[in-house]
Amino acid sequence: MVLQINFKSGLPVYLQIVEQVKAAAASGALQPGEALPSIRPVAEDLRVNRNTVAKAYAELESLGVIETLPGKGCFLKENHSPLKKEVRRKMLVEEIDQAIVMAHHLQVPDPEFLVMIRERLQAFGDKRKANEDRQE
Amino acid sequence: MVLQINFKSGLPVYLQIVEQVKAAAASGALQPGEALPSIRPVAEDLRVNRNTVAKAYAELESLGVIETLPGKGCFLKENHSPLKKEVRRKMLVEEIDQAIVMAHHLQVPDPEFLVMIRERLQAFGDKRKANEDRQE
Amino acid sequence: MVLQINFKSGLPVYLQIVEQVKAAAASGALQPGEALPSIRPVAEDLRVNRNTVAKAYAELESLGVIETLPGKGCFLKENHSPLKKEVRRKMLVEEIDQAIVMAHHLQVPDPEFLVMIRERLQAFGDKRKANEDRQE
Amino acid sequence: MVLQINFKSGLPVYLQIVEQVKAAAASGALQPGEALPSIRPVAEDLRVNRNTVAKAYAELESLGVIETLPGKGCFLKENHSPLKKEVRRKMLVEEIDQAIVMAHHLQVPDPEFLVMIRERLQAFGDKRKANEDRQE
DNA sequence: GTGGTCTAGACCACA
DNA sequence: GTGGTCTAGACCACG
Repeated sequence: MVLQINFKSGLPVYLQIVEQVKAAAASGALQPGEALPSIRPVAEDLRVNRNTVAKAYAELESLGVIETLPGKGCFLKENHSPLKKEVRRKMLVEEIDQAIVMAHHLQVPDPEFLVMIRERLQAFGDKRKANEDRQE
Repeated sequence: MVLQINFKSGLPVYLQIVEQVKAAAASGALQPGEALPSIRPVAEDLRVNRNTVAKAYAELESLGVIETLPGKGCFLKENHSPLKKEVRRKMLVEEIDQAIVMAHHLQVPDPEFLVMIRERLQAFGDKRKANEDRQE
Repeated sequence: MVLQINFKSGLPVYLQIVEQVKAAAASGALQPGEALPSIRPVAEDLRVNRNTVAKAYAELESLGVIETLPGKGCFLKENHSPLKKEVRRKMLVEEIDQAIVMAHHLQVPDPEFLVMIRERLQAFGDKRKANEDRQE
Repeated sequence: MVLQINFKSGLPVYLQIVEQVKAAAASGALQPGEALPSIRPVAEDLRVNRNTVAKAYAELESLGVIETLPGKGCFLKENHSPLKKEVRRKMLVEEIDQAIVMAHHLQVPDPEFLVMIRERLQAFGDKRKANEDRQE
């Protein structure tokens, strides 16, 4: 579980942490029930205030992605993603639209755009597989 | 020059505008010397305050991408050359990866993801066509 | 009636014009019934947009300091200052307080402050007298 | 370090703050290395938004008058030397002249003007004394 | 109509 | 608690 912050991206640091934990959970890099690194080392690692990491974890808990057992630590929930299919679909559509707008601004034609997407899906699939092998 | 912003991404609106203008300039969709849409219409279109758009344009000016003549408008700088294909590709890959991560997090399988993308491309194509018809 | 604008003072240009006309009226440099210079030459002189001068004159008219006879020009009112004595006193107190605050910040002791004021009153009295002599 | 602003002067509030801090620094009333009052209390005191005070302090920093340490506070720069008496006198004369012009415009005769000034000096003296007593 | 500035409110990162 | 940033609304100067 390696986190990395881009201080120049404009996205609030605590949200960058939230997004990365969600992504790690989605990609299988973080397994259900697995413990997240605790706040203090993460803060030191990222050169960030402990409050900021705490805020990210609190946000993740309120989203239902992790659960905090006081005195034990934070763990990825066994069965997260409590959102209805329609809502999830809408969230995804927004991300897709953003990529399409960028493709349009960069004048990438649709067929080439689709090829790029397949390439990236392939790359992610390989990475996920490698993670699973590592865990066995 | 169609701008689109995502209010839930957490990325400041003015930076989203900056990125999209840079992308349009990078691809040549916006030609050197060409006028950007003026601040008020853009603000109205995006349902955002005029100052937010003004801040984006000010940032673009300080980056040397555009030039602003008070009382006249904002124009893409003459010496601004479109970026190489490789750089543009990299910009797009970042957006694509973001969508893929979201899809995985939401447990949308790859084939369904691809279908959604085709649907959105179709929707954008229709919208663009409608705009063109309106202009005739 | 010589106007002068300080573009760096931060005070809006139209208000600077208003203040100077009021001061000229107060000092006797501008006599009741006398014509103000018309908008166009003033604007050229000050390197300022005609709208800005027009706005200043409109403000002066609404304050009751001048009156505009369309097609003739603008004239200092015969009997302006329609404000009640209490209100006028309050306006003056604010200006006085500002000078006192500055004196305090500059650590000028009260007696020296009073001496400076008498000197300036003397200087203004001389100037006013000179203007009256000029008019005879 | 008592600040006082005039909401009707038309001069931007943040510039009024800048001027008063510069005056205090010029006279030595504010010592090099000394902390300025922090943003929130000043804003509350002046009944002004925090951002307005923050903007004044930012301007003072860019002028090299103060130095700001985020999370710590704002401090008068060490190498800041008080101005010569002549310069300070000139700053004060400008304020005095403004009050005199206002008095003439309001047709307040010089003797009454001087009486008013003595009254205000008295009022400020009393206020200052009250503050000192409160601090003991 | 154009862009620019001042003030305000809410949120962020840090100590 | 500290200062900093993003968005908003109203006003200013100019054409």
